[in-house]
Amino acid sequence: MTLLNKHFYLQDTVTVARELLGAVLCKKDGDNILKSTICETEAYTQDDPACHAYKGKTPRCDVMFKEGGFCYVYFIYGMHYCMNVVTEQKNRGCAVLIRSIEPLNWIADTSGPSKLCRALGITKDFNGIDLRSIKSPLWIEKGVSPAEIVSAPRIGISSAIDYPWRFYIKNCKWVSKK
DNA sequence: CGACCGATTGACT
DNA sequence: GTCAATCGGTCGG
Repeated sequence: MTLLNKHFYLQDTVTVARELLGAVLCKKDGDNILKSTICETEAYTQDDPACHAYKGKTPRCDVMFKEGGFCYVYFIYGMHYCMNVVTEQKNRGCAVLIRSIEPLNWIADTSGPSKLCRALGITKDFNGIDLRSIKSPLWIEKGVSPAEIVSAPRIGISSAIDYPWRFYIKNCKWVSKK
């Protein structure tokens, strides 16, 4: 196994969003490790009106201004969590939302950003942890690059100009339906 | 199928 | 006070 390193996360946000497809999200679960392939992502950059960091640093999005490779978790709609991977250099304020994963050695419905957080037990306690370290409760390992990647408009955005910054593995059953 | 709607709470103006 | 990077349920064709 190979951890995705600092160099990987410091790349351009859209590149990281695309290249995270196929990578393996690992979650410590007692003596076990739950492994899942990342199959759908969305990019958010600071100059994007749909990005939480668009208007600058706030208590909620503070973690987005860390160096690439940290975990940004936010609470939404009064009951859901969503998990992001911070990208680029420190203070850039950008991240990649993980929208769906495919469980490899466990079973759950993980087709949706809040569903996967629920299934893995990811809460605000995971906000700010280092995804580049195997000492964390959550980290990401290198996986197999998918055969075909599709890019499409993001989901759930209404008040902003949209970009084709949602990426998913073609024909993956876990990708949230249009 | 698609459209619509309520849940439920913290962050921000 | 308004709204949100969602989800699961209900209702109509």
